[in-house]
Amino acid sequence: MGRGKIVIRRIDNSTSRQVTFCKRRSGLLKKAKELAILCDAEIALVIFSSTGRLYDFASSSVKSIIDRYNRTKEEHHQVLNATSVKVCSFLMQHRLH
Amino acid sequence: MGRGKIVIRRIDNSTSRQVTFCKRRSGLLKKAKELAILCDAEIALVIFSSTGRLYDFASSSVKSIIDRYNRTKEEHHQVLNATSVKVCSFLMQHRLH
DNA sequence: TCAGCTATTTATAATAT
DNA sequence: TATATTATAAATAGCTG
Repeated sequence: MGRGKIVIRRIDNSTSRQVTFCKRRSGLLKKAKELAILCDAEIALVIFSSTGRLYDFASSSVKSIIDRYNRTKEEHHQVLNATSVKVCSFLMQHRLH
Repeated sequence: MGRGKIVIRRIDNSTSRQVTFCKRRSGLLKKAKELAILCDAEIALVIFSSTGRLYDFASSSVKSIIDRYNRTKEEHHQVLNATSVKVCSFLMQHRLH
């Protein structure tokens, strides 16, 4: 979306990298907000610039979304583990008989 | 960006909310990736759909970015606290004299 | 550097299949 | 209900003062 097409690779020139960062960061934050509102989604977005500055957005709070993220990931692990156990016992039974 | 202009408010119709969620989610994830690459930024994006499904992107890993986020926030608190202490002592001195 | 401008590209809302 | 199309809105790359 601009005067020219660009390829997605690190921008070498540090000035234009900074300008692009500023423009696209605000675009990304805006779109995150819009998605959260339009679709009733819970969204957390954390951005560190290459100079270490922090920018963030969260539809509720970053902390609560991170907590939910961790809980969800744990559940996934449990599901995966439960499946693994089943697969393992299946394999073992068929080896042993 | 579409056949018509829309206002940013929760989409009532659940079917079109789902369709919009799907389209905009993929757009948001794409733009997060682009920003990370173009500008050498560290980005974490966590999205929970209204039905509780999790989608995420992280330029490195969500966990490491969350850790960095927490560390950065702690530093901010320390800075704020240090400032508060100074302001308080200034105010107290000027009250006491 | 640094904030506008606009020609283009890109994203997507509505529609069609 | 899911996928593809297309007209249009929105984002933004490079420019300009």
